Amino acid sequence: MTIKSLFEYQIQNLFGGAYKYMVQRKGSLKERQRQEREQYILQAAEEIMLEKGYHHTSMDEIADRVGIAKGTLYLHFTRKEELAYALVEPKLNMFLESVQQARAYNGTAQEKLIYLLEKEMSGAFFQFMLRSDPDLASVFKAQQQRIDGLIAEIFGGIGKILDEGKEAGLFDRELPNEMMAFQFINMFDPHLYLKMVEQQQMSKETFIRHVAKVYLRGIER
Amino acid sequence: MTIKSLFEYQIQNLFGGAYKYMVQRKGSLKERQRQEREQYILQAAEEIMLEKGYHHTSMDEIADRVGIAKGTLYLHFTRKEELAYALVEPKLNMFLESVQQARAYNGTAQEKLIYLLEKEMSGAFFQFMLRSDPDLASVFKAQQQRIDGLIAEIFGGIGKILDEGKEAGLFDRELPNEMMAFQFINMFDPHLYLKMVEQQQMSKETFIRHVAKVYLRGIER
Amino acid sequence: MTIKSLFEYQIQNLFGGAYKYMVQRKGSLKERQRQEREQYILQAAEEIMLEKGYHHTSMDEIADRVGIAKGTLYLHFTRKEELAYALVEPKLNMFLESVQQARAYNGTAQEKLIYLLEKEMSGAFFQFMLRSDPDLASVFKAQQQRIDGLIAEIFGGIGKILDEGKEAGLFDRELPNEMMAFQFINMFDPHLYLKMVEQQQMSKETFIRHVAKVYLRGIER
Amino acid sequence: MTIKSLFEYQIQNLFGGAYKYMVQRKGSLKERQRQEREQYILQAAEEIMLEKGYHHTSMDEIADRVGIAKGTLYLHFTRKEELAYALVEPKLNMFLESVQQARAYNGTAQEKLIYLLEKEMSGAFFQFMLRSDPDLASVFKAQQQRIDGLIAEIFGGIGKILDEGKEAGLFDRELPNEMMAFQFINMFDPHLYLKMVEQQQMSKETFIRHVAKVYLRGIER
DNA sequence: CATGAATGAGGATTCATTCAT
DNA sequence: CATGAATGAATCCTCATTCAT
Repeated sequence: MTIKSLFEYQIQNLFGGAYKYMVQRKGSLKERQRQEREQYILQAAEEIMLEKGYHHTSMDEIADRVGIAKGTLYLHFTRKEELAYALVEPKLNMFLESVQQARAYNGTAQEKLIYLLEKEMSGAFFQFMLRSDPDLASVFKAQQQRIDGLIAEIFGGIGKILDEGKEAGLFDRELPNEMMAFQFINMFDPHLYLKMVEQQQMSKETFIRHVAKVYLRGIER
Repeated sequence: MTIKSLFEYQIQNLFGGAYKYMVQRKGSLKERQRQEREQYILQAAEEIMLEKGYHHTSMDEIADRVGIAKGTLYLHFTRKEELAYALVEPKLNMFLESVQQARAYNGTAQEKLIYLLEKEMSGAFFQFMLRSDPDLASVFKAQQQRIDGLIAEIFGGIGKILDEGKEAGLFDRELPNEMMAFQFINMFDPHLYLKMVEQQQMSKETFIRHVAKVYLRGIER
Repeated sequence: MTIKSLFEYQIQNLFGGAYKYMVQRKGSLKERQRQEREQYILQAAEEIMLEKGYHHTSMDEIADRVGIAKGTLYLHFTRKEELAYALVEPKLNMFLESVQQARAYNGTAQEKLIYLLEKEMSGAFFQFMLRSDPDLASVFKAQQQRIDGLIAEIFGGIGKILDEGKEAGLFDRELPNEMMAFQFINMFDPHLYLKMVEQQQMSKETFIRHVAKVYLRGIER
Repeated sequence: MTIKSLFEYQIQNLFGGAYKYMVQRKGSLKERQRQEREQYILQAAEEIMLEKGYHHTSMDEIADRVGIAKGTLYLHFTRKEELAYALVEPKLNMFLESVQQARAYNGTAQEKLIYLLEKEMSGAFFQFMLRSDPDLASVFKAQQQRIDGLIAEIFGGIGKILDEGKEAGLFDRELPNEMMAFQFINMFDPHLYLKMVEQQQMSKETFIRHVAKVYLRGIER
């Protein structure tokens, strides 16, 4: 086995709920209802897959939960695999967008990373990254390349910020960007978040502050 | 939906090959052969599941690889799920053992953590954690509790070391143990390891040194 | 099991394109357009079924090719099966017509058969019989009787010509009409035609001459 | 669409019951029972496919008729398509064998053809060719080549006999072998046989005599 | 009438598990 | 005990047909 993606673990965690941002192709009622139903399908699929895992989630059950016929699912997603992909992809895109905003943020490299942490830890990406289905990672075939591309872009963006910090003498030059970026991403660990914020009643702000502190201290020159 | 385990990610990574340490219940030839066969089964299952994922690994293929009849598998493991569990559990136990050795190690809290990093990054736990099957995590049901118990013990052990460090004024008292332990465990990220050591030709020692530096700096007072 | 039709093979081969001969029931524009659309549907259905076979031809694809909605198909044909029947029936009718013309042809029984061979081997019937969908034969249920009726008429007509020839002392009296008629029909074997004329570059005229020679010699007194 | 095989029509007709000739790999009871069951499966498949056509025959129904579980079918035939192929192939092989015996038969070319007619019209090939499923022809993919190969051999064998007859001055030299062979094969038309022998109470011998007469007269010099 | 979205029955195939030998 | 043949539940996907708009 080869690790399909440097970032496999996170990929698994990325699906979830920011469907509202999808563009409607037509303003017609029909089209709006179609879009709405697609959201319900995605929600149902997400819920069930998170509970049971991809392989134990049947198209039947998804359709049942949404209250539509099985065949209707296939009007929206040609394959079960496509449905799963539609769950994952927008989350990655949103994260990439945040990375780009962080790069454009007016401040030091450290501030940029904190900005990114804050933005994504509060955003849809992270909220839904919280509950992931590890099963999913073994599913994508045709889409793996597209996913890998997105991940590479995300890593690249973070790398640029790290370079900036190294040039400014803020970050330890000995550490390879790749490792630093990887560990940064690991800060978004949803299980840790769950444990601390939801179960231990730590505030989200405190959580982010702690995470930022550990990470930034860890990499500083 | 409930998160099956705080530690889901690691669970996935824990299975792998140190079956030889299992205790033989009887010295009889029959029993010894039985034990031996069980190891072969576990090895075969591990190999195939790592290559194809849990759900795409069939009992047929495992039996074939071992060279026994499919029915014989069921003399060892009542269910496919049990077989998977038998893959994961010893790895967790070994890790727990290492944690206990680290605690007993003669040195500062920091040295203990470095000891643990070095031990496990070179040990069977980590070696096999490297190539994990994300599929697995969605499988356990009956066994989840037992796994959670082991994980709690591991966390507890690391927490004791962290407490020691805090009392000695080495570690940041503001950070909760749980978070610190979690992030320590995240240092074992197999994807990062693969990326850096296997693909980028970084030596294992350098990798561990970097990881330790970032982590220990991050949590120091 | 019952053989659906004595003449199953030929049935399969009979559909094809002479829809233009269908009578329009009304002269109204609407009705004319309706008729026209029906022809397009039949053409499209024929094309696709010949390419893919009945069972692999979907109503969707037919509608798409015509450029109408799937539902509209059902305004013309209540079932897929009916559509297929509408493909086959006119070919049989045309053949029957040719048989009747052959009977009325001014000449010996032999000349009548040659007339029929020439007419149909050049006609729409045969042209489209050339490329048939064997799938079709397993489809008809309700319509089987109607088809059987047409076939019986065709056989009857050929039988009359054969009787004529026997009475004139031209044909072997020992051979039953049914067998002779059957073998005559077999002369229209589209696979043989394809093989000889299209693949081996034999001229259509030579082909007909050979076929007529073998058949007429075979049955002569 | 291109005609997949010169001989497509006949292919469809060739499946049926001479399974008893299959070689048993082991003499064990188990293996014998396995073979026996395979025959039952083939019989059931044949019966149902002849009644309903390939596409309307479900694996469920075949299993039901045999009285085994659906999964058991797949121990014998990996795909529905394979099952169909297993129905067709032995018939072609037997026919080919008969052709070779006819070539070796001690007599004139005409007598050889008569020998072949008699042998096959009484043999399993023809008996089961009687009831064919035209649906089948649209099914084979992987196997089409093998089938085409067999057919080419059959045609080649018949062609040799025809050459012999031409050289001996018995057959019309103007007629191409291919056409003659094709028309000879058409003499085996199962629908004609059914009509004459089963429905019209003609004896098999008379039927063969008539067929031979028409064909041999037709092609004679 | 025309549309095409929605339906859901139907069917092939897989594979964990059982059990007679 | 060991076997591996037999099972049948489970599941994805297709597509003819219906019907609200």
